[in-house]
Amino acid sequence: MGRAPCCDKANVKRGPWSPEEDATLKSYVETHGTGGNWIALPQKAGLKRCGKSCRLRWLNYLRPDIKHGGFTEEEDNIICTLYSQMGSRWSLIASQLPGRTDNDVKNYWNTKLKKKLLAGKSSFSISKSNNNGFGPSNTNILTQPASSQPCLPKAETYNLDYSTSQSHISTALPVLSDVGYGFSVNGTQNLLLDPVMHFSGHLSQLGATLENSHIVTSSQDGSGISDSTSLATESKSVSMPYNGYHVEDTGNILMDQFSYEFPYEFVNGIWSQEKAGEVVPSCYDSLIDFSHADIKPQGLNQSVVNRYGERN
DNA sequence: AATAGAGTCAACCGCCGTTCT
DNA sequence: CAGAACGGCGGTTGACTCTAT
Repeated sequence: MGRAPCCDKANVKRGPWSPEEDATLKSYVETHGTGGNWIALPQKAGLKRCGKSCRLRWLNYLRPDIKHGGFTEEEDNIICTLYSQMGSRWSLIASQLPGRTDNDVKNYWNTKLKKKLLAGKSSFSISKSNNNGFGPSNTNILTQPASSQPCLPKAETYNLDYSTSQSHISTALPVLSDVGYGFSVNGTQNLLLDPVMHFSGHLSQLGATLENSHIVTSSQDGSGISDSTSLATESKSVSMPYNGYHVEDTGNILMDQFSYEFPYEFVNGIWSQEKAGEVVPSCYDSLIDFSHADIKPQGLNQSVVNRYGERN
């Protein structure tokens, strides 16, 4: 049996909101709140609108903390980064952009950013920030090298044969850490990346260490690299999709001129969308192989984990 | 100046997960 | 426990604006 409609569509006004309606809704919500029931709100407020429509209008336009106006380059970068990791999880992406709504971000992506990327203007490199990469005080987590050229690297995972367990950890780990993704192997130990691990546009060195099932990244100067527990030393097979990687004799992974590029599937998905009219945001899968490690998003509430973390 | 096409974005639609009864 | 009600989400639409011809 189908669900009853949320409102009587014949008796509700549709289309653009008038200033009067905006004022009525704003005034009511500011005075009474939503009461936890959007469906009943329009009647109480004296609006001939569907509750869903009221909710949308409030969330996307009338809320006092909404940021109107163009997106900054910093916001561009965040959106691109998160899209490359999560696909079209607009609400999740928007949650990292104070004052922006999922609708805003979605529209902005569809109308501008995607085209910008396709035009080859968005070959991003990971840059250093002084916090977790988000929030009002953050600096760019990504920067655009002035001379960068579009590049479509094949997204690959490299296999960390750590002890007896096998975990597939993607090359996007650094960025995942910035949005609070952590990893656990065999459900026991966390492989949680340092949330303040940062990269500069032309990074001289990155070290990643494995200590007792923890990946500990060197944040600034690589001094945290441990000879005995370095990522590369522990790895039986490492394939590097990015230019600029070096594997030292000691096995430490070092990079210079590190340039973060979008995974193949990510860019390809956009191309496919352009060609076939459908989105193929499957890069999430390419970034982390959930089947080989117990990987759960961290820093996200459980409902988000339920909704997105186990989608496949 | 008129028109067509492209771009933008607010709003709607329908599905899904959660909560309530 | 089942079904209804609701909130939230991503995809899509269509009205409006801008730009090129």
